[in-house]
Amino acid sequence: MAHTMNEVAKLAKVSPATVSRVLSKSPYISADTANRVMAAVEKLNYHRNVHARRLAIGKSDLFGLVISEIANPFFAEIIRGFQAAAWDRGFDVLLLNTEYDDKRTEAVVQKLVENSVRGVAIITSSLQDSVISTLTNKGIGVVTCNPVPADRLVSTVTIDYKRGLVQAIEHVASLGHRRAAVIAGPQTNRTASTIKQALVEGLRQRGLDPDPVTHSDYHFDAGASAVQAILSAKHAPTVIFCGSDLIAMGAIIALEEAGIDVPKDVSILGIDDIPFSFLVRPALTTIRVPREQLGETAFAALDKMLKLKRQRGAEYVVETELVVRKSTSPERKFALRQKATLLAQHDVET
Amino acid sequence: MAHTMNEVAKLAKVSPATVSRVLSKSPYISADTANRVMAAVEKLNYHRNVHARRLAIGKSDLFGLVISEIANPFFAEIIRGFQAAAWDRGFDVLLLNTEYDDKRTEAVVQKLVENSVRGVAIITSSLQDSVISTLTNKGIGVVTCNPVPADRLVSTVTIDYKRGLVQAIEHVASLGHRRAAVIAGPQTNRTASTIKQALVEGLRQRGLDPDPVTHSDYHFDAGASAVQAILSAKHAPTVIFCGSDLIAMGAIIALEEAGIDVPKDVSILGIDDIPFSFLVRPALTTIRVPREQLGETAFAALDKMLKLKRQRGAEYVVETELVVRKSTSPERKFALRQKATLLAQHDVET
DNA sequence: ATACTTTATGCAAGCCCTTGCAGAAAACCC
DNA sequence: GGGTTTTCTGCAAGGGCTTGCATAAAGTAT
Repeated sequence: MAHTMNEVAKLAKVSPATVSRVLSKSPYISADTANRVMAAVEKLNYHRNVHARRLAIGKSDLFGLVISEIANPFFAEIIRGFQAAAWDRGFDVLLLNTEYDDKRTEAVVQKLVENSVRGVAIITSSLQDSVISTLTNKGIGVVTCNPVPADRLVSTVTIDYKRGLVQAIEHVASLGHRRAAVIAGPQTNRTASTIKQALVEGLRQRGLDPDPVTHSDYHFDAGASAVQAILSAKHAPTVIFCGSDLIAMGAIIALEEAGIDVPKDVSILGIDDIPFSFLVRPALTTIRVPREQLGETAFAALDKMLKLKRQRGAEYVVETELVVRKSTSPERKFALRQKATLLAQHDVET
Repeated sequence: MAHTMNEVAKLAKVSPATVSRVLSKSPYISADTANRVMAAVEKLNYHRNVHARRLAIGKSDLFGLVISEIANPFFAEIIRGFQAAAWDRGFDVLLLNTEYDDKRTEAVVQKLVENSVRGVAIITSSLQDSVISTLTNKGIGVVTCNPVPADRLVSTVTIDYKRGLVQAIEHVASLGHRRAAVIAGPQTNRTASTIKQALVEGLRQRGLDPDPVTHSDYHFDAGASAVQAILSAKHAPTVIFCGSDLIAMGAIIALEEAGIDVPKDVSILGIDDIPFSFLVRPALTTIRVPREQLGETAFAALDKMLKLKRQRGAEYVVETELVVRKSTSPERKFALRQKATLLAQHDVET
């Protein structure tokens, strides 16, 4: 099989202990021995056996990254940021996804513990808070997006939607819009309701009382059906804030199918800035969530926390910002419904 | 720390060896002891230390999955399929991405070896074939998408584009199209040129001589710029085959910006069926590549191969199929350029 | 020159589990 | 009942690395 430390030791005429020390850059090794050892390592193309190493150390150089679904494009860049950061510091990443399944979630935690990962980033709100203590009890650092207080071995990285939201509201207001509607994410989702609340409040403060405020799940069709509700509202809105880009896309399509032009008749805003948001037509005006940065920050948070003597966690925040594209435009004087009617007539004539 | 096998052994009044056997379901253990052991395990909430286990066994229960970029939605579902399959059989996945970087690629191989993964799926054509032997020499199974012959420890899972391509050509022909163009993927990419070749040939056989045949990279803007070339061709095509959905989306947008309607004036077809292909308007007619299945198959191939005494690899194929949506429609009588001209006039009038 | 640090290396005891070998007990055969 | 085979369990030797302790050599202060 592969070479062992003993072989290297023999070749370099030192004890295995010394080889270990050289490789771990421990202090008190003479330049001479270090060179001999490195030469031997070089020559044999030796690499330490990670398993033995982990066993001896009692830790692995693995970090866990827990997400709910890989296929969701929202997570892809988070993974990338996290992984890149981990690699840079010589760590590997064990990617685990819960797929919203409880059994699986349990297994995930199990895996994390078994592999004695040093730290875990939990980027899904579908995990119980209890999981956190299960992990910290084993000395595993945790960073989560959930709004829990920082603690020993617990840090948080939260997304500050406020800033982007404020920008978005300003933007809309400056375009002259007076009637807004909201299609928020699922009511059961923490993040979604936080956003909804901030949004509704912000709009109100700016004198734009949102109505109606509906919900939908995070998927595409849901956005479409929510539009129905809006279309049949008494005061047709001239701008619709959507809880995610996916919802926004669904909404745009539903509106167009109803013969309503975006953004001429109604403006639409999304949240996330997923890679496809500039690919749909009209390109989506949306609030960018810096996902890659979120991943990086999550790792950095873990890394830093674990280096601290007291391993006290901290709270990090990543900022959002408005990205203006083509799905928003100045308010139209025609009310939505009138326009719809006109359009219908026009179609008949054509 | 966590409990050890010894503690379990003591509690169950057996030797650690027996505990190990029970846990590994080796034969020849009496039901009675097995029960006692399991009870003890249960009681202590004991779990074997993977590191020790791996050291003793000399293998890990890890499989590697090497891709080029995580952020590419094309890979997301492959990962998912692979991971799900691995989990089902009790294995973990080490996800590694090369990001097309040579240094990193080297490091990736290193990691794979160090972690003594049992097998690796290499889902990127940017890896040298030499990597394969490096891995197999260490007894690591490899499954790749590259068209290499199956061998000891080497299996392949290739995508059969032919079938989908034939269906697509049939579809287009039956819609009455007579002039086709092709925007293939990057010339340097193996897969892309295979597809291009099959496509061009297939079209010719069906009497549809494609012209022009251009290239572009896999990204969105490239699709757009390739459209320019096509618009200025002498015989304007009535249908454009694109080497990927992303290219197709770029093309659609570029065409629309040029005032050309898809699919009324020109039909467009993509390849991949990425999750967003039904989200753009018009929803994309495309050739579906069963990515999740690809991931699953890749794992299954590895698993099976490694169980064989001779560990001889096999060659697997996943099929593609046409998905008809809205970006294709019957040929229009107007030639593309005439239409463009007409449109321009019309715009002026409006 | 003596006593005390500081630097540099080796010894050997783990880390926790697996598994070949061997012995004991039980089951079977004639 | 003696001899075989089959079933069950334990002993102990690894697997490759880390690290506390001990020792030796070199340097520094007195």
